[in-house]
Parts: sequence; C-alpha cells; structure tokens
Amino acid sequence: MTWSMTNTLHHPAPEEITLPTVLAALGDETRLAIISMLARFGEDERNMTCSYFLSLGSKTALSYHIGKLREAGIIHVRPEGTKRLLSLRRTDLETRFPGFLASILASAEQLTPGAASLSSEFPGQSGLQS
Amino acid sequence: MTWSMTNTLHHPAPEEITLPTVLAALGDETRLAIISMLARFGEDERNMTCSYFLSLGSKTALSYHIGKLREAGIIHVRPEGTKRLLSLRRTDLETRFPGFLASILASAEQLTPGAASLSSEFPGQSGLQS
DNA sequence: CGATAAGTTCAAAAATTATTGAACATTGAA
DNA sequence: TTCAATGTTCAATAATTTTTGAACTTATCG
Repeated sequence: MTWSMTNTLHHPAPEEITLPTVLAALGDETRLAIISMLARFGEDERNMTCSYFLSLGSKTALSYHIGKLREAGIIHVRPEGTKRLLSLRRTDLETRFPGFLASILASAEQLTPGAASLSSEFPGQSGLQS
Repeated sequence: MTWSMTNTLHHPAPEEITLPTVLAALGDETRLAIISMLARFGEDERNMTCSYFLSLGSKTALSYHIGKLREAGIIHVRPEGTKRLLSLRRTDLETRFPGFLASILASAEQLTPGAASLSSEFPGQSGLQS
C-alpha cells in the first residue's frame, strides 16, 4: 500500500473505457477545461504538468479531477521526476467512441476563451493561488 | 405558481444549451438509456411517453431524470392529454454540437442490448413496478 | 545536506444529486 | 360523475461528488 511516485499509475485498457463514465467525467467545467487546454497546448507534452492547470483550482482539487480523468480513460499520466506529464488518449478514445472527442473539443473551444493567457508561460514559477 | 399539465414546459433555446450541462445530463446510466431508446424507437413519437421507460426506474425517478434531460436541452417534452410525448432535439443538438449526438448514440447502442424487449408492447397496461 | 517544488493522501466538511413515498392535478373513459 | 391512468410536486433521506487543509513522499536544486 506504499505509494511511490515512480510507480506507474493505473489506466483502464481501451475496452474498459465506458461511455457513462467518460460522459460523467467530462460533465464538469473544470475537467472540460483541462482536456480543452490539453488538446490545444498539449502537442508538446513537456509543458502539460498538473501545475499548468493551477488557474482552474487548488493543487488538491486538481489532483482529484486529474485522477477522475485518468480513471475514466480520458487522459494518460506519466510520472517524470516529481512531475506528471498529461496527455489526451486521443486514439484510444477515437477507437472506442468514434468522432466523440473531436465533437467535444470543437464545442469546448468556445468555453475556454482566454486559455492562451493562463500559466505555463513561466514554467518555473510557484503558481499557487491566493 | 399553480401547476397545469396543459402549460408548455420550459425548454432552453438552442443557444442556451451548454456542453457541460449536456455532458452532465448524459453522464448517468438511466438518462443515457432513455435517450438511446428514444433514438431507436422514437421515430413514432406517439409511443414515447414517460411510462414507456418505467423499466428504468420508478415513476418519480423518471420524472426527475426526464426533467434533467429537458432542462439540459436534450429532449423535448410535449404534453398530450395526461401524457408526455418525448422526442430527441436532434437538429438543435446537431446545430450546437455537430457530430456529438451521433457519436453518443452509436456508442450507446451496445449499452442497451435488450432494449427491444422492454415495455410498450402493450401500451395500455398499468406498468408500475412492484 | 537542507530547502524547495510537485503531487499525493487522508479525513472531514460542504455541496450536489438521486431516490422514495405520500399527496396532488389533470385528463380520458365507463 | 366517478374511476383509473399518467405525471407532477414536495419534503425527507440517502448517496455521491467536490473542496479543504494538514501532513506526507519523492525528486531536484543549491
């Protein structure tokens, strides 16, 4: 039961990804914003750490939401040192639910208008809110 | 504040339909089953009453879930006598979130396998469970 | 080594959502 | 008009989800 940052986190296999779980995971403003930002700025995985999203909530809340997205099979989380590198499981989702992610992302764009001016422009900052 | 069965129920205008609300409404097994059945057997709107779905839950629970779907803008509910005729707001959803509903419905089919053998085969029965 | 940064875990509290049963309104039909 | 069918409403409860803060682990940087 000892937790290790170097252990690989659990990710559901593609067949284990279910529609109700995915929909429930995305039916939340914070998590929708996370995947929208991931889709837009995640080409270079190196920047997509948990703290990149600190503008969306507290450290603990993000840990919770990111866990939900991971367990739903929507994102992949790769431990790299003390960080977590996040990426969308685009091909797995496309295989499982063809066309679904694309339609979500297209429609979600208008929801996160100023996402370009969030954090990550100075990756080495202490980004805690308050 | 008097409630009348003949009053028109509230339905959001197409522009008022938002993605997080729609996703949250569909992130529930019961409601996903409802829209899946509506999509499959709803060509003829006349059969699509609330009680058609009684196999999915109690009368009161269905009222609740159908209200959620209506307020999210996913279905339209037309009072007809003492009944409610339900239909998917296909074109509104397609306008708002292109491709979304189709991908959901295609993926939801495998979730409601025996839906053909539910109720509605004897429309005039008292269909209360227990 | 000591400090800091990045995230996690846990338990408690807050908030939201879902279910139930009883009572009610409305309509259609005998 | 009385009855049965169809749904709604309300209040209470149950269940689930989210948020918070404190303590902790691990890795990295001087």
